[in-house]
Amino acid sequence: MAERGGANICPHVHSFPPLTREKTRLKRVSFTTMSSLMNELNAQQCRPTSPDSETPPPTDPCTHTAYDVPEFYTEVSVPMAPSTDFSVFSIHPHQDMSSAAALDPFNNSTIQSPLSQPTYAECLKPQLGQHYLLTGPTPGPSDGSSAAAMWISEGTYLSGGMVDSHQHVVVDVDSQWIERGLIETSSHVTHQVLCEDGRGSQLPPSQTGYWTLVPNDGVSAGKGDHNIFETPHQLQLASSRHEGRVQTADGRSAALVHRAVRPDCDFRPRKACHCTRSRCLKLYCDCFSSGVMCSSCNCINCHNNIENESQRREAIKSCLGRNPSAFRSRSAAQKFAESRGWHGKGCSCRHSGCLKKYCDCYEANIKCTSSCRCVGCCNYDNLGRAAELASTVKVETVCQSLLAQALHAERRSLSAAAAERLILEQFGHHLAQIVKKL
DNA sequence: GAGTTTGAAACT
DNA sequence: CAGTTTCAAACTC
Repeated sequence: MAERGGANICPHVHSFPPLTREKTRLKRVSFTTMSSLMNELNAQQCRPTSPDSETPPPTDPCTHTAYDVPEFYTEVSVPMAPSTDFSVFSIHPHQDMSSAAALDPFNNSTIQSPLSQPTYAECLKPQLGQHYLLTGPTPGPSDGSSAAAMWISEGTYLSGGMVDSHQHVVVDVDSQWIERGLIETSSHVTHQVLCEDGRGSQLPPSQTGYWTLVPNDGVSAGKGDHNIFETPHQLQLASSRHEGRVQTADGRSAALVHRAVRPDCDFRPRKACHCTRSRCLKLYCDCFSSGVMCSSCNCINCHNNIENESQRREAIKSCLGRNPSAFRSRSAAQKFAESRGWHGKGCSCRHSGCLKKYCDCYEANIKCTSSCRCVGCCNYDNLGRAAELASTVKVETVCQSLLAQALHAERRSLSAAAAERLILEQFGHHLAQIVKKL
């Protein structure tokens, strides 16, 4: 392994197993507190995972305060199919949540396939050269100790990472992965990903580890304005060949990454909208809220298109002003949140029992949680099943049975209390049958 | 296909 | 923050 790290980085931060194209399952760990999460993360960061790692053990491997780099942990799930999605979760223990670079920790971000239409988030931060933020700048959990972000490059999948306190994008870059990515995505990209050092020499294949992607535009870097959007059309015009410097955390090496954008495809399955009054510039519009322009929709007076870029941009800014996570996938967010014991936004259903598609949770195939404010919810484990079973039981049969008990009590001239008990016992019997089927 | 219901978004 | 209105999708007939 090539020399890297330097004095300002924990060498073990680099010692994750190489990213492969084999499907790996996301490691999901339940943490009761964020502190335990951080402890665990730190322990994992400092735990060499590769027996043949050439990285020497640090003097104090778990004292990250000794290194002037953000602590960083990433979970990666890479599907085997080259053009499908993969997800990266990142936890940043010391993210400054007060900065504009605070990113969405709940987002189970997905890097779309090369055939996907860039979403708003992908079009964020165009001044970062080839790297597009996939997630919105959303405040993190209450303790403000973590944040995550996804970045897309080459219209494919270069890396996942996050913004550090210096507005640099910290990503894990595995050259072997990149090489494989190049091979497998070469039909989708028009420019190759090149990894070079600062003098133009190509980095050796063994140069794996974590890198800091430095914004190509040094002026705009660090301003933290994530509410800048570009349309796919703009990207297509402006980015046929953009460059961004990639340097290692020690700042001694750099890589040039060129990208290509494929703006005219839409990967995510989405129904055509039928908006009539919102101009498709409000979150009522499914296309708009999904982060894509209308295409082949049945909307009237649509402004969610290239021809109305300025208005569209203003609308996006307005939505993000009201809610920084407005364009976040709720289902993905909640799944990720639940995987870590957090809770998402939740629904507020009152009349649907959370068993119809009016309910966000139900539509996303998610069980309601304590974070929901729904009334009469049937969309949670067991009860929903019970309701389903109960609906299949012939209510009439049960009523007849109870009535028979009442008549029986009357014939025997039982007291009211005894009759009531008889009926209740029969009712309990039916309930027991339902419970037994659960 | 028209009308109604529903819950989120937007507004006050 | 709460109440109301607007909106578009889901649903019913």
